[in-house]
Amino acid sequence: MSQPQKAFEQLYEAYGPQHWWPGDSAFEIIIGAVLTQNTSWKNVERAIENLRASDALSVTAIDELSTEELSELIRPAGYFRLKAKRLKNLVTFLVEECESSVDRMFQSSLDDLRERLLLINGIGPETADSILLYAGHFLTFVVDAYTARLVKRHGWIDFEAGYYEIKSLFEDQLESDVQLFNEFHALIVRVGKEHCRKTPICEACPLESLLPEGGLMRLEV
DNA sequence: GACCAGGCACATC
DNA sequence: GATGTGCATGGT
Repeated sequence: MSQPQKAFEQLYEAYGPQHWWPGDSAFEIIIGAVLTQNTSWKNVERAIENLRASDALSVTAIDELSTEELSELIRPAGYFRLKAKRLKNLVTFLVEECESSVDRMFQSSLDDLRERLLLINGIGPETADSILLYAGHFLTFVVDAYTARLVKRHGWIDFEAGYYEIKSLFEDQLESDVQLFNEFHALIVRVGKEHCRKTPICEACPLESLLPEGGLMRLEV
């Protein structure tokens, strides 16, 4: 069995299902994917609650808000001027290319939609994959900072590896199952928060038995 | 008060 | 192509 598959089974055994992505609609998940860029989820929740309270969790509602109004609502999520522009860019894409419909957007193929999302200013690889996997239920693995730390520190991949090499490591070695990809990324974030921050805490980590001989590799991640 | 959080774009070399 | 920097709030 591959290391990633073993890791998944141990994490799932330890933590159980994570019920990701939190959110009441695909659009809310999409908004959250942008708001959580380099930001704790707790702050994102406050921003989303502001949007909900203003009845602004829809394509048309955000389209009709000014960037300044939007930025005030999402202020708790940090980088609020920047993220207001990014949300506007995304909503403009939905309006102009998807008939203002999230369902219509997800009627594209995975590869085609991924490319088009990456053309939007403010949507990078992780945000695109989060949208595709968690809102669109496409088979694509999400790589975040915790994922990179995990695979590099455990010696599963070279320290110089980039986003796509890490993504392929998982996609090539796991069963092709959207629900597996969904749970695995969420479980990596869970174990990352508890054990794999900038300074690792390997004691009592569910993945302790998968550590390389002699412990972790170097920590420059 | 420093450090960190479920990134990304852009400038500069 | 690689490396550095700005973006900002809220918790520890």
